[in-house]
Amino acid sequence: MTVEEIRGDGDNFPVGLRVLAVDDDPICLKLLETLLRKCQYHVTTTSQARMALKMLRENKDRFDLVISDVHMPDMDGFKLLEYVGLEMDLPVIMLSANGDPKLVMKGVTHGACDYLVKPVRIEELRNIWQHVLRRKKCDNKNPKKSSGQVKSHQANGEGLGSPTGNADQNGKFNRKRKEDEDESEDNENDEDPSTQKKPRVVWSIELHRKFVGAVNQLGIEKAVPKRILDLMNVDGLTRENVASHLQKYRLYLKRISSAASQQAHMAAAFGVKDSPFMHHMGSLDGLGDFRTLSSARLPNVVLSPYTTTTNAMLGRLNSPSANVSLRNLSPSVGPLQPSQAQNLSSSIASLNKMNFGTQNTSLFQGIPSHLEQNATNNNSKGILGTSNFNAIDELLNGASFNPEPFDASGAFGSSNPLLSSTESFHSQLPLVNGSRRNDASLNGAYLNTDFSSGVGLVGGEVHNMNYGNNIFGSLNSSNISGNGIVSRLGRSLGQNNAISNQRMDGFVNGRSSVSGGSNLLQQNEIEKPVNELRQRSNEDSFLLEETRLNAGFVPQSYDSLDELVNAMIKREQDETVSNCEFQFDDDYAFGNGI
DNA sequence: ACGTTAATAT
DNA sequence: CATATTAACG
Repeated sequence: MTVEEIRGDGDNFPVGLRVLAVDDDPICLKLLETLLRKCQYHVTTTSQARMALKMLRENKDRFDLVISDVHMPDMDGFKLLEYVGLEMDLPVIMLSANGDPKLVMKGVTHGACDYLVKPVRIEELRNIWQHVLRRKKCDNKNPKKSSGQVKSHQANGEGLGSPTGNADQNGKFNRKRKEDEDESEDNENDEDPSTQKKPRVVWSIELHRKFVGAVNQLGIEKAVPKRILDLMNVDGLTRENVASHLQKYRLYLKRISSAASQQAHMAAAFGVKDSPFMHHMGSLDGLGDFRTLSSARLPNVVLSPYTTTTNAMLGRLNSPSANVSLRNLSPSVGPLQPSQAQNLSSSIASLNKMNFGTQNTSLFQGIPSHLEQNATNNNSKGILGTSNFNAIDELLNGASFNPEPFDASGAFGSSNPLLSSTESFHSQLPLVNGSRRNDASLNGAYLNTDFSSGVGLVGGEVHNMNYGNNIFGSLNSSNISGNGIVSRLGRSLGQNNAISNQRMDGFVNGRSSVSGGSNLLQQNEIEKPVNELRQRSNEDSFLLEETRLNAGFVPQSYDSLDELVNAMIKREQDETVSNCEFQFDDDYAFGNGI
């Protein structure tokens, strides 16, 4: 029923998109409304976040997308974002005059599809519908069958279960025993007990989103399987399932954090101010979610918890294992900047890590609900099955940006097994590169089926998804405009300085674009790290996620480039990293409080 | 029972 | 090979 469906898709889809605009500042709201109207969207405005939430709760199908200011008196925009991510699956775009990367990170990690810096330009609004399409696609694919089950509770409705739709299900019936001979009976039977082997849980994007949302709410420190399970409220899902996913998620966060720190180093070295990387990530949608959606990368997944999660998490993660203490050297710097962002898709993402995105409904499926056992998802493929977190994130976010292009593996030293060593470096990269746009994104690798199709398409623009991991990939594509990520990125870079641009490019490509001219760094030096870094990208599927981290990174300052370079190079071995520190600041926002 | 972590299965 | 499940430990 949503508008778009009604009109069949093709058409002039974006026209009439139902947008709920929320901003406590009447002027900004009016401006926003005007711009949105110019885009031919159906706009509803409210100056209160609480009112917005109320409207959304009253009729979940009344809007296609929410665009909200971050700073509002009655309710923090991030909180609104989080609620929306958990209760309804609508894409949320954050809006703020403050382009602080930390905030951007937070938005993305919490599931925002996009983060726009205030004076908003109409060009940025013209493409917002892609987030709607993306999400929809995802869910659509799995129609959920509704058979009756009841599913879950309240708000959300989904339980794990539904599977994809596929057909499925029943297939089995038929078989009945034809002959019996076998005594074996094999089974089938079912019933009960025992034996039924439970279908494997597939962490669909949605599921991941929920997971991320729950983690964010709890705060990483308190995010333990049991609690997460309770918050997710998905039936059929067990504590063990959550524990397993949490395990993976934590690994993901670690990766991210390390990557972040690297970035930080780079940034510091270069003197970049905010890291360009961050700017805007894409989206996550959903909530975040760790959703990992994506592995594929959409970049942005981000962890929503972002701070919460992130920082805390990272801290936690690191510390234990690592003995490394991260301390910040440069205190002066105050805040660190987050660098990355991860997220791919969005939320559901922390999820959103993980676009999970795209949608497919099928995605969901996963769970075993008892009910259906579903048919196995297998077919459905939709799920993220294989995708990795990164993909999920990307999907979720949609655009996402993954920030971390690099992995810093070294950063945390040896202690951590994960990172240590080269492993990280080599990860695979999917790469995407070659292709142009969409494809890139989709590299099939992960998502095949449904995802790919779905996602990619959107308008053609979706490239974002690069699953590849990397941002790089996506960026390259340049055209990516769709999400804007790129474009934004570009913009931001511009502001900073030329240098940055070049640098970025370099990063982006992985290699050197820098060469062109830049002078600043020697390419060689740069490249090394870059290449190394870039490799891993794939990985993080979570990114998506939603949860992303924001770790901050920091700034540290190396006295000289050489130092930096050296450090990077060596980091593998030793501890190296002493400088970084994460900050936990933001957490409060989401905190538990909810 | 619960959370982690590591091993094992798919 | 990555993800999910199962076992094992504190």
